[in-house]
This record gives sequence, structure tokens and C-alpha cells, in this order.
Amino acid sequence: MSTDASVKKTSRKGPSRSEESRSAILEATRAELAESGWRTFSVDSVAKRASASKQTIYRWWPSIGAMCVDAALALIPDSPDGGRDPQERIATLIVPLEAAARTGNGHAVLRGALMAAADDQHAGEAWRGWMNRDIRQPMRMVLAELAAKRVIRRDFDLDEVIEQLLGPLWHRICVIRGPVKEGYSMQQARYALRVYSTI
Amino acid sequence: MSTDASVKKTSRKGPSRSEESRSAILEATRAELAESGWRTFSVDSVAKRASASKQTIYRWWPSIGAMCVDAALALIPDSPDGGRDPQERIATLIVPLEAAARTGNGHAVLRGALMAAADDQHAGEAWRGWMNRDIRQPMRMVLAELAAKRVIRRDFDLDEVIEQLLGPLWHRICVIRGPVKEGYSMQQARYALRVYSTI
Amino acid sequence: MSTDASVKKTSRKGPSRSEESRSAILEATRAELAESGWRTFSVDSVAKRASASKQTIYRWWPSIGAMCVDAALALIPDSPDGGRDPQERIATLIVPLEAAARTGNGHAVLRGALMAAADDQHAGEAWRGWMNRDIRQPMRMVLAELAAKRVIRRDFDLDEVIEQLLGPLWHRICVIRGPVKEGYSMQQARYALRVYSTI
Amino acid sequence: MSTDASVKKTSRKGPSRSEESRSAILEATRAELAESGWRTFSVDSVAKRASASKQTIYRWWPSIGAMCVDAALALIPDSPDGGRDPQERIATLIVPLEAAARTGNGHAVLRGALMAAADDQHAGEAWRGWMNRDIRQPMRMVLAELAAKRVIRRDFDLDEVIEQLLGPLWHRICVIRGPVKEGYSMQQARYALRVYSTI
DNA sequence: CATTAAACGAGACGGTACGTCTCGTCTTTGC
DNA sequence: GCAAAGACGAGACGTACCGTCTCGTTTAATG
Repeated sequence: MSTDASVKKTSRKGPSRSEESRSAILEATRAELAESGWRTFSVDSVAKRASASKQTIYRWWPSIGAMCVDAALALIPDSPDGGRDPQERIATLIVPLEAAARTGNGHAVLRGALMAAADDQHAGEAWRGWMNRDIRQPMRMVLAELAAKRVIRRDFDLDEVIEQLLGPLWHRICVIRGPVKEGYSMQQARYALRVYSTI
Repeated sequence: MSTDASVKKTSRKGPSRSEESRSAILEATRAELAESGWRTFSVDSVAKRASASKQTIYRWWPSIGAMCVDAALALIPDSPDGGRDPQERIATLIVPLEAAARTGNGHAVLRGALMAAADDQHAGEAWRGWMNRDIRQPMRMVLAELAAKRVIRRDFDLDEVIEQLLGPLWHRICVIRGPVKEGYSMQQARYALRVYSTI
Repeated sequence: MSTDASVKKTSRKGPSRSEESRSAILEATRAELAESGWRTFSVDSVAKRASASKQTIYRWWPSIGAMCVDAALALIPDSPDGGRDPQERIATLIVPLEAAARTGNGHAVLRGALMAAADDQHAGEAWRGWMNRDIRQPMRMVLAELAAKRVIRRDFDLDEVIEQLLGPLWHRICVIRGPVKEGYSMQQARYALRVYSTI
Repeated sequence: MSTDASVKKTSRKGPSRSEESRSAILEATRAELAESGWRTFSVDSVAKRASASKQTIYRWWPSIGAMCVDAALALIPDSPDGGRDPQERIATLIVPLEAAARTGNGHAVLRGALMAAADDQHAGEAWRGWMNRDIRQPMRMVLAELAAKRVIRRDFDLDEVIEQLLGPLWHRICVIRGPVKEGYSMQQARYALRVYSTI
């Protein structure tokens, strides 16, 4: 879930990466994203708030956008085990995102990370990497299974379904700026099933 | 469709706003948004490219975000007259957006404007103002009519429908960065009708 | 005593130069010079304070420095008739300058004008023109007379004497920023006579 | 002789002030002062010419005026040891100033610094500080000694004497804009002795 | 142990851009 | 045709950040 360069070559002279510093930076990133938005967000402020040196930031992240994505992904919990019925199985995949959006400043942090991913090369790769791992692949499995059971059409387009599922959430977070209500994921899953259902 | 301060007090001493300068600035804004993205976008560059003074920009727009939104809205054509069948009537409302997204750099410009609207106070107001005028109100009429005819449920939530309709488009423009295909609006309208249909 | 372009072609169609506007501008110039100093002094402020248009300023003065010199010269009264004894006759020439320096904001205005004259082509010409007319030429007469009477040496250097007489005043106005006391001119005249006296 | 903030807290983390950058900035300041004068002098130009960042300038000097004063003071050599006779001892104090005024662009640089000192708070303090240290205090000693020997009057006013000595020099530099000839200091010292002599 | 290499905080540096202010010119409207 | 009003291109103001680069200090594995 992390995009930084910590490929830990464990045996090396000198001290290893300071976890303290890493988490302080991510925490500061979240706070600054919530206060400033993506465009006005500043590395200097993050460094100051985290009592970290800018060098430390640039050492471990390829760009500040990637750092923002990291900071956001840290808010997203792991998916619980999928439920029984189709709607629940689909919802399960996006429930962690919904959860993150409902934490304190999660709304703003997700917005920042999404914008970073749209603006910044590295951030975009980090974000799409996570999407592939945690959303796209699992979703493919679930949809394939549902298609096999004839619950949904067999010619679905995976990316289109994801677009239908996540688009509205992002719209709510970035444009409407309205709250993400309890059960939002279930509702989206229901809508998706309706759209792609065989009947 | 404009958010600037040109409330033309027609009889006033001195020269009036230069239309030449205005359009050069908006054109430069679009070019820069396409080249640089929202975060790295710079007023200096726009001014230079438009052979305009920064003062002229700050005189007429409350913020550069608002200027970006203006530049994007200028790409969106007026809605044609609505068609006959329900799906077409809904699609008609978002067809201009689809059209804008398919012009030369429209994809990038819309992305920039959307991000500006998410980051910047004034830009947000300008964008939501346009949404209300050109999307929300017409949509309310169409949906009310469809509800009266029992084509869709009568307890629909206007904003939720808009979220379902536009969310995926934005997702495609900002995250997926994939092309918006011909007929996208019709497809989204069909999906929406399915979700909210009475059957 | 004025350096502007008002070479009044007296019979001419249309309105002629507005004296009201002229004096308002010079008064505003003095006020701004006193408040802001030479470097921060601004034409816009003068125009605003004088309720005048910038165009009017640029129409009548070749540069803002020249305008500052004009504003200062307007503070300097005409020389009274020269006295009887040598010291008094010399002092008489610089008494108006001393007087100007002791009016309300005269200290600051003179400082501004002197700096304008040092920095600005036109202002320098205006200032030196005034110096020639009101200081240099009369002084040449007085000194020639005193030399003829053997009160001072006959090989005096006119400009050097003026330098000795005025230099300290300027130093006081610009650097020391101390008050110019009553009788300053007489004292300087006495010193000059001592320096150049035949004994 | 420097007015900047380099109060060298010798043991500090991080890099220390770059001497290279400091001297490049002062050199560029001198060049720009000579080319542009005080009012049109621009920090941007200095930064560009010195290949320095504006931030570096603002980091180390409280104002650009103070920087100009620094740039000028760097031109003024140390006083040589005072001579034997009274005139020479006084002249010695202002000889370095005369020397500076005769270097390449020293004339213009001194003019700029003097104007900066007249316009700008910090520059004024810097200039008067230097005056106190390098002119006023030594002069006080010399004059006291001469007064004790009855060469000059015992009730001289220190500041007035300085005014008489330096005023003409400044006048020449700023207004007359004439060259400062070899021996100028000696001449001024002679004049001063005459003015304040006991006979 | 002492050495040595990396990580860290602090922060100076050359730059770019910010949003504001001023310059000198130009244009429109009113007297 | 003069004057007020004020828009305009140009560019400097002083500040904030960018990403890079020393500095000294701290920490941990190696010799």
C-alpha cells in the first residue's frame, strides 16, 4: 500500500529509515492537505509541521504528489472478507474507501490525493497501482463469478463498471463536497447491479 | 456563462473592458492548463502567452481558479433542443459537456477547471453556479416530467441522479484519462433510467 | 520659476491649461514627497490626491522629477533686496532657501527635489536652471563687487564658493536631517567670507 | 563596516553564509547604482546580474537601501595614519571618501548610497553608524587636540564642523556632478581651519 | 572500541511564481 | 480640445516555495 522507495536492503552500514519521521511526515501531509488543498499545499509547511528536513522527504518519495497518495492510502483500511450476496460482495470492495472518506479529514485528504494523482506523474502511478491491486483485480474476480452465475451480463467492461461505481463517490468528494453517508457503498453496488443485470 | 466582474455599468468615463484581451487570456489559460496541469499552472505564463498584463487578469477575475472555470465553460456549447424520448432528453443535457471533452485540449481543460473548482473558493462557486443553471435546473424539469409519467420513481433525489450521471464522466477525465467516446451521454442516460426506473 | 511646458500660446482655441489643476498637483506632490520620500513617491498617488488625471500630469511635465522640482521651487520665495554689508548681501541669496526649508514640510520637499534632480535628467536641468538664475548669476555679481573692493580674493572660483555655501545646507537637510536654524544663511555667509577673505 | 545581519553565530547547523554570493551582490549593486540611479535601481536587476536569488538579498540585508550603503562603504578604504600638521590630520579623515569618489563608478555609487540613506530607514542608520565610527569620533579627537593647542576655537560644534567639511563634497557628487579633484580633502581641511581658527 | 557510512535536522542557495503596485500610454466620456 | 476616469502592457515589489546542496550531529553496523 506504500509507494515509497523503502525496498529495505536490510544489511547496510548506518542507521535505517526512521519510522518516526515517516509517519510524522504522512500525518503532517494529511493535516496540510486538509488545511490548504492541493494547489497551495507546500512541502516547506509539511517539513516544518513534521519537524522534518525537506531532504528527508525528497529522499523517500519521488514527488510530493506520491507522498500525498501515500498519506491518503494509509487512511484506507483493508477490505473485510466479502459477504454472501452479490451486492454485498461488490460493496465490500469500496467500503474501505467510504470509511476513509468518513474519518476526520479523510474527505479532504482523499480529494487531495485524487488531485495529486491527476496532476503528478508519480502520484498517478501510485494511485493507479493501488487501484489495480485493491479494486480492479478483486472486482474482476467478483464480476467474473457473477457473470458465470448469470447475475450480470457476460460482456461487461471491467473499467466501465469501476467508473460507474467510483465516479459518483469522487464527484461527491470533489465537487459536491457533501458528506458520504453510511451505506453509500451498498447503494452504489445496488445501482451497478441494476445497470448490468441480465434482466 | 461568465463568472467575471463585467457587470458593465454602461455609462462610465474611461475605456471599457477589452474583449480582445479577455479572449486572449482565456485561450492562453486553456493552452497552459493543457500543458501544465492545475498545480503547476502559472499566471505569469498565461499573461506572457496572452501578451497581457497580470494586472488585467487580477482586475477581471476574482481568482485564477475562476479564470480556469471561465476558460472551460467557454468550451461548452449550448444545449440543443431536447429530443422526444426520455433517454434522449436526459442525454441532451450532458451532451455539451461530452462535446467539450472531445475537442482538442478540452479533456485537459475540463480536468483543470474541475480541479480548480475543488481547490478554489471562487472557482467552486462559479462552477456550481453553472451546474445549477445549465444542468441542475433543466434536469429537475425533465425528471419531474418523467416522474409524472411514471417512467422513473417519484422519490428520486435530484442531486444523487446528477452525481450518477456526471460522476463517471469526471472519473474518466481525471483518473482514467481515457477518451470520452461518441455516445457516452446516451449510455449514461440509459444507465440512469435503468437505475431509477419504476420497474 | 516654473520648468513645465506652459509656454502659453495665449490665443488659441479651446480651454487652456487649468491653473486649479496645476496647483492641486503641485500641492499633492509636496504632500506625497513629505510622506513617501523620493523612491517610493508615486504618480498615481499624486493624481489621486489631487483629483487629477495622470494624463494631465504627463501632459504638462516632462517627467515626475521635474514636477517635484517645480513643487519645491514654488516654496522658495523671491529674494528680498540685498543688504548693505558683504555678509548680508551674500546671505540674502540663500535666505529664501533657508525659509523654504523651515516651512511645514519644506525640509522633506526640498530633500525630494534635490534627489529628483540627482536622479532624473529633466529634474536636474530644471534644478540647475533655477540655480543659475536665482543663485549663480546674482552671486557672481555680488562676488565680483566684493572682489573689486578687495573684500575677498580676486581669483575665487564661483562654483566652488556656491558649493561651500550650499553644500552644508543640503547635508543638513538630507543626511543630518536636523532643523535649519534661524540665521543659518548669515552664518554660512560669514564662513564663506572668512574662507575667501583677502586677509 | 558592514551593516548586514551576519552576526555569525559560529556554531550552527546547516551551511553558513556564502561569501561568494555576498560579494557578487555588492558588486552588482555598485554596477546597477552606476547605471540606474537610486529611484530606478531594481533588486531584480541586482539579483540577475549577481546570479543570486532575491531571497538571498532579503535574507541578509534589512532593506535594499542598507545594501546600497554596504556596497558603497566597501569602496571606502581605511584611513591612513594621521599626519603631523593640523590641516593634514583633518584631511586624513576624509581622504578615504575622496578616494572612493574617484574610483571608477565610485561617484555614482556614493551618490546612490547617500540617497538611499536619505530615503530609507535602515540605510540611514547604517550610514550614520559608519559616520559616527569612522568620521565623527576620530574627528572629535582631532578637534579636541587642536582646540587644546589653541589652533581652533574651543567652542566649536562638532557636527557643524563635519557639516562644513562633508557638505560641499556631497554637493559636488550629487548636484554639480563634477569630478572630485586630487587634493580636495586638503582644501576642505584648510577652509575648515580658517573658519574655526582662533585668529 | 574506533571507524565509517547513512539518515537526519536545519537551513542557505538559485530560481520561479505569487498577488500587488507603479509606470507611462491609450481610449472613452463629459464639459 | 482639455480634463477626469480608468484600462492596458510592462515590469518591479517583497514573500513563499521549489528542489538541491551543504553543514554538523546522531545512530548503527563493521573492523
